[in-house]
Amino acid sequence: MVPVNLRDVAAHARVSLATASRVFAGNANVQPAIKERVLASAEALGYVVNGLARAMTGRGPRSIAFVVRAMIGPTFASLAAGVESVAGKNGHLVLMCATDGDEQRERELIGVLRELRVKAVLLVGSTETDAAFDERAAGYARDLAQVGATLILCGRPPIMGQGDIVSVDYDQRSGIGAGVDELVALGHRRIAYVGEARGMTTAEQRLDGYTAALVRHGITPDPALMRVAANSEADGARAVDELLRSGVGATAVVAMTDNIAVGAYRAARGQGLTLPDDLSIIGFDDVPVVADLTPGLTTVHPPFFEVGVRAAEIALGVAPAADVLLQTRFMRRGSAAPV
Amino acid sequence: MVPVNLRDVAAHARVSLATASRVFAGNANVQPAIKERVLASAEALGYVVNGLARAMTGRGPRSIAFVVRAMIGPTFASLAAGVESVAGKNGHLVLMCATDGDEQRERELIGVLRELRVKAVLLVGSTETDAAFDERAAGYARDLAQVGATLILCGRPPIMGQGDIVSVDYDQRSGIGAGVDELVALGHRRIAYVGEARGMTTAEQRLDGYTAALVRHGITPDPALMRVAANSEADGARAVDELLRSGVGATAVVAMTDNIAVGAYRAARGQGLTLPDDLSIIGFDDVPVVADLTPGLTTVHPPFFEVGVRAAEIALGVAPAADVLLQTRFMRRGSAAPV
DNA sequence: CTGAAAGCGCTTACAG
DNA sequence: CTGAAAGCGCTTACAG
Repeated sequence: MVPVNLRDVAAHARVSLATASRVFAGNANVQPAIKERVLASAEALGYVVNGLARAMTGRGPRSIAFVVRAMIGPTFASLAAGVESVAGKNGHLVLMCATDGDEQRERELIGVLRELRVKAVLLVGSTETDAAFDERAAGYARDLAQVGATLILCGRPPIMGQGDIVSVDYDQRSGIGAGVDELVALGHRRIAYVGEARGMTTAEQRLDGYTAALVRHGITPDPALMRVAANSEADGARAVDELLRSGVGATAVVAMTDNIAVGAYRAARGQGLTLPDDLSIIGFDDVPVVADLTPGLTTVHPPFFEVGVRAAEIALGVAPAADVLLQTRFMRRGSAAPV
Repeated sequence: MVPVNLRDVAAHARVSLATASRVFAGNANVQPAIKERVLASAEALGYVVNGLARAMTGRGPRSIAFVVRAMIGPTFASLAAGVESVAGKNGHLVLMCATDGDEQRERELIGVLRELRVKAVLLVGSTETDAAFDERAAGYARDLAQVGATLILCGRPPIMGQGDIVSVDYDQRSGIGAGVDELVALGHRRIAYVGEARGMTTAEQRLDGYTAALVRHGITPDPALMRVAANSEADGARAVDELLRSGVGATAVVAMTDNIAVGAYRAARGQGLTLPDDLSIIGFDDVPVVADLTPGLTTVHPPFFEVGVRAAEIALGVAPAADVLLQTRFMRRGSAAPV
């Protein structure tokens, strides 16, 4: 591995550095014969353009960064695939970073991404709903703008009063609403909700979607029917177990996520209930395999891949930098039955 | 966004370019007072180190690339998370690329990654088993070596006769073997296998693991019990449906993947069978939710995250560049019963 | 500890 | 179409 540079190639081909550069930069103004000679020299010498140097001079595509809390869950893979598909098609690379929910790591990441002159950073997934986050994000956006990069929020709503930070989101509220509609249509009135406590955008949106839908149907939200559970089967099971034992008369549960819904199956069965007759359950996320539970889980399918696609298009300037709100798809299966 | 460079900062702080550079390069040899002055100037001017320029001079961490067929399935997310966790911890970034199984795209990708002077490219997942792939990989390894980069295979065995290309893999053969062992212990002899046809390493390894285990137990593999199915629920269901109707007397099926196993549940139920009494089913991959099927799927858990970790460690030179073969974990649940 | 200078590898006006 | 030269933004011996 002898490092060979353009100068070496030029010398070997007996042309100037400029001419050699032109053949690799794809500049048309080079005589075919000379071009061949340069290419041959490059081949002979084992020359590989230095993309870093090229990038430094402002040429070459800038990468786009995907920053997520954890590379896990339904959101991650599909959304990333969506981003990669358009980035790849346009000749850009995507950098994948995880913050583990660590604020300092997040800051550092934005810092190095900025130094690397990425074209955009996609901040993916649910975030804190507090003002502290909003300010942090505004700061990131400013810092990035300083080097000509954009901050794009994915899978969470726009930040109020920050019209310049674009958001590509899916309608979680109406997604949950569709689930409530279904249950109401089946005659349910005592519809419980089990999900994470407020504090993060996704938890907030889904919970709000639930209460809003209830109100829309003239049902007063009952705090006794709203249970907090972490996003896991185990905690979902725990919460639903308690809900069922509490005697509040829930005939259906809207789970914030499929994970929690699966926990609900387990808890209900643990108490000897028959599904869906004794309890209707609706999930959210439409992760693989839930269609094959017994009964198949009725849930909401979020357009994660599409969110990734749209965000990447905005990142690359292929699409206008305007907020996007995509629709979810209601997946009717067997877990919601007439009351 | 006025581009400001180190020279501007140096001028503003009234020090030489060299001194300014030293404070950002983390060089200790700068008087605290001067250092402060430079930092203050940088702040005032809104200076952001150009990581591209730094990278070009050979400083700065080189990224590591993750190249996969599709950003999907059980392998992808966990493995990527493993890679990212060690890369992040060591200050390296990870580039995420998908080939979509397109050979030309794969080549191009290796090409740009090479130009970008990545430290290593992790070729992730099952690959063709033919000589053409082996040669292609050898070519990639050579091309990458030319710029000081390494090719690392992840989730597939080492290439015969290419001792210099490291592989980080998990033992798929013994993983499937554990499933067969379990079934034999439960009294099964007519054990079917449903999975992809030969041609890709994973299909090959799992199928071989099945026949090897059978032989080990003194059971002669019966071609009538070996069915081809694509890696999907739908095709798994189709294949198992045919298997069952064929009257070959299978009492158990070892599925190449959980996807196929889930299809097997569907097919068996479609024929009125009771699980697991009428048919034992064992999967592979241990994807989410399968534990909550009825009955819970007995399957094999591959250490994808760990594969990612080990590969990244080798990529970064934290671990020696030697082949790694990780063990799987057998997950005994309810889908395999005595015959 | 600090600076002047050369260098990293490429690109791009500017003149022919 | 081709070349000499300046430049991109940083780093690092080499002398103080």
